[in-house]
Amino acid sequence: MKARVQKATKNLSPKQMEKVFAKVAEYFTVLSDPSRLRIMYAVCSGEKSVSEVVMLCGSSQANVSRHLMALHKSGILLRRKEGVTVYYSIADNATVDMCQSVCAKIAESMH
Amino acid sequence: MKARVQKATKNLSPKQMEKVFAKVAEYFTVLSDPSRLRIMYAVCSGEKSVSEVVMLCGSSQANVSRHLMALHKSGILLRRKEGVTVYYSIADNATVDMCQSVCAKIAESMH
DNA sequence: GTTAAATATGCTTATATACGCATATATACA
DNA sequence: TGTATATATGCGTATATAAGCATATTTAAC
Repeated sequence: MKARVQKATKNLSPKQMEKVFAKVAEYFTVLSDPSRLRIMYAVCSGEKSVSEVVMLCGSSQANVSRHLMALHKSGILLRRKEGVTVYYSIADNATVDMCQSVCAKIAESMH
Repeated sequence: MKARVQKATKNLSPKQMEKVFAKVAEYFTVLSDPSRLRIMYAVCSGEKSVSEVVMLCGSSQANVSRHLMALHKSGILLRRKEGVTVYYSIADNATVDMCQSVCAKIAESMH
């Protein structure tokens, strides 16, 4: 597992590394907002419609819609339309696991 | 391990969760910049002085100093002063492992 | 076709922050 | 004390983006 991680970036040129860093930075940017983390927390317990997330998170419909879209465009959430309702769900368990680990570490450090 | 992660956030009040989300967002914010990721990549192979990182990364001394300081203040890097030289090193292997996993995933998806 | 409900988006404002530039601070050494 | 080296920081500018508000778009039901 760790070897596989090393391998993936080991033989990249500096230019390719720059692209990777740019992409990774974008990825972390998506996760660097409390509202989006709250939304992730709502969705990670199961597929939710936009309005369900609005009710669970308490921000405006416009905001939630935009954040869900951002999470979808970055590949973190799946998007499924059924009639007039749009459902979002976790596309990538690795991201959820990562967020939970970070949350746990920080929650522990707050005691 | 997973159970421990669940446990850490399971019984938090909404208010406490908000604090956790805010902290986690800050943490990801630190990692959401290509320059800082480049710096992390330089430092993760071993302790480096500011000027060494400047040479390795090619940005200005002022910028590197500021980014290193930001990484230190967030707890990701250690800081050690020896005479007029300041050395930074990894404080938190979990963060490096996480960054490497994300880098690997993204590098693979770029093929 | 009209209306209503769910979602998305254009626009503005406020805030954060990355960078460049100059300069301040700290330490070692002559 | 004066000088050189390493690092940090104040300041201005440019850019990104979160949120509020209004409105557009999409779909279903009448």
